[in-house]
Amino acid sequence: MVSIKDVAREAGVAISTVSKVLNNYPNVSENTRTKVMEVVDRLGFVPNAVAASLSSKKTGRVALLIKFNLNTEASDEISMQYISGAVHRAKELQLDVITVFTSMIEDMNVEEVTSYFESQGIKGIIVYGLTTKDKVVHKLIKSEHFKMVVVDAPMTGDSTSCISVDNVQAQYDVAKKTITENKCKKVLYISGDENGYVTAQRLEGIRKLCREKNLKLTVRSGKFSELKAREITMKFAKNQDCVVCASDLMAIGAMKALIEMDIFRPVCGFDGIILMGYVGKQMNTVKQDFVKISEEALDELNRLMQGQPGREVILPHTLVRMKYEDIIK
Amino acid sequence: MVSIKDVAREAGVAISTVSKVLNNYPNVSENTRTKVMEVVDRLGFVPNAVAASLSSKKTGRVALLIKFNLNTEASDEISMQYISGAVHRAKELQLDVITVFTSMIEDMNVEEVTSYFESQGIKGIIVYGLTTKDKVVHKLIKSEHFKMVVVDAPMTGDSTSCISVDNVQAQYDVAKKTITENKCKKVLYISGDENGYVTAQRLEGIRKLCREKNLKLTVRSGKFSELKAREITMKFAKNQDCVVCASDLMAIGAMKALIEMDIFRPVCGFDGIILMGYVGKQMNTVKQDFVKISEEALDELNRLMQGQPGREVILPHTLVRMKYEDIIK
DNA sequence: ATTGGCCTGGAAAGCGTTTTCCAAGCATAG
DNA sequence: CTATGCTTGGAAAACGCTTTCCAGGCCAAT
Repeated sequence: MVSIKDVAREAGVAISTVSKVLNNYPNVSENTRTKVMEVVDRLGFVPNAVAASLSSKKTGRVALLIKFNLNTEASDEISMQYISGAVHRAKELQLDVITVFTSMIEDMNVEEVTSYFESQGIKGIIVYGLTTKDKVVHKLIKSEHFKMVVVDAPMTGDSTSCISVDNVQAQYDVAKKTITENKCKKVLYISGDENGYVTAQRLEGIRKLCREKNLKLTVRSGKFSELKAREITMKFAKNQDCVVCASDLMAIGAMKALIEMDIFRPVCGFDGIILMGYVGKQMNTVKQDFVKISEEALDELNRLMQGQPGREVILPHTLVRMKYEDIIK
Repeated sequence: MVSIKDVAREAGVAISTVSKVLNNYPNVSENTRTKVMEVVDRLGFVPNAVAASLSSKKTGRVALLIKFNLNTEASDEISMQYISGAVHRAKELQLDVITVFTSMIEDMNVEEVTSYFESQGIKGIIVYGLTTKDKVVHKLIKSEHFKMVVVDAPMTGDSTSCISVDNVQAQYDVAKKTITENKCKKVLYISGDENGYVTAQRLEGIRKLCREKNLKLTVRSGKFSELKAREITMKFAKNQDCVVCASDLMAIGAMKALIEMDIFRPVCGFDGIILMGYVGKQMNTVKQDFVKISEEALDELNRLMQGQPGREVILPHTLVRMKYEDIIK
């Protein structure tokens, strides 16, 4: 393996000079620069990132901490989009990402987790799908030991930013559209898991709407579970005018229940997952661009790692009516 | 940050001794070992993996090279399962994985790709979804520069293993079941993309079956596209007894076409994706355990990195009839 | 002619490990 | 009591880079 030493010898300059050329330091003449670069190309030199980061104490490594459970119905579509966005942006920012599932660290204590990330040279972490029950991750955020970006949970600090759509407004918007289109008076709202941070926000959105429009609101917790939403719908939908769900997956559960009961009620969801296009019916939903969110999260992490302070980032959402034909192009 | 030097000083031993304790070298007495470990715990020492790998020239880093295109209908479910399996096993094997999408390297040349991986200290690569058109990746495999495991493509070499289910047999099995159950005589087979390695194998499976059972076989290329499969079904299914598809996604397309045409033909798929449970109909398919496949791929890569020679690994498949109720538990 | 300042490039000290090689200590055998 | 071999622990080089500091050369200003 050709090292910086070889380049220096071949070019007749000092090691430090080569390093300066490679890192675009100003104090090196155009002459030496081209001379060195010529040798670099000729020898096919590729810098050893491991050595560089040991020496400079800087690494371009960030971790993706993902809530992921293969058995949790079909929701992993969202995780995949998160990963995709992060990986792509990481390449552009010259960072490299490692993927870690929350389940893998949940039985460690903070010290162990910190050591684990630290020994790997990880400087920044993006957290997806945080719930109030993830104690270790909360401690990790509190410790301010790493630069962190939390997706979909309101956490900020010196070295912590958060990023999400405006969940209150989005829930308000999509429900309003559905309710207006169908002239509903009585709303069944199937909310998310009480440990999820977005649950309260979306609930606030629907509450606000019902207050304003003077609608009767019934709330039941579907825990982001398709099956639970199905049960709730079976039980309560008959006396309601529509079913507003805090996630698409629950909307699918609700819809299946309605079909089974053979009654019609408008349903609306939240997320805009592709799966919606496969269930045979169309409905209003909030389209979140998970790829974009993840890209922005990486940008934000990058900002943090440059020393900028933490802040809150709100991304736009759109309302869509998801149809099979739209999705398969 | 506490280093090995601090531990050595505190324990009153040499740096090398600490290192030996940490790496379980034999030539250190039980006495010193416990003494050192006590200090390690007390100081909360965590070894710097970057320094270790610079020194030892070993890294525990492997890359996942994934064919992934967000716009390609809903097929990313499989990628997510691959990633999940790899990440989990990597943790157990004390490796760390970085995820790379094929699209990110396809416009580089081999040298650039090699440099890219090399500079990152990557020693092993797992390739998912290789097609004959991925020239760069082929060159990468040929170069034998990295230890590689190729999923679903028959490539072996000194430092290359491959892993997959027995595609010929699996296609044979699932089609046989469907055809027997429905007493079919004329089979429409919608095959995969001609650039995919599994396409030929699955085709061989259906050919073998039709030869043996003396069935009339019509083959059309669906290119693993749901839409294409839909079109083909529209066009040819009327005169056939059943539709055998080389993937679930195509089976879904075929099924939708049949519903639209309002005729019944048994359909069977291949892969066993969760999405199948959401389309409202059930059908026979080959269940591939993508998580398991990926875990095995990592084990195999680990073997390779220990110096074992490349080989071919065949994993078992199962036949299932996918139903909504089965999937959501 | 001397001084001062700027520009360029080199020497060398790390960064935190691993690993080789060697020395000291000790026990056993002759 | 010496020779031999084994066990244990330490010294030091090496891994490939970054970065600080310094020296020499040059030019302009005094």
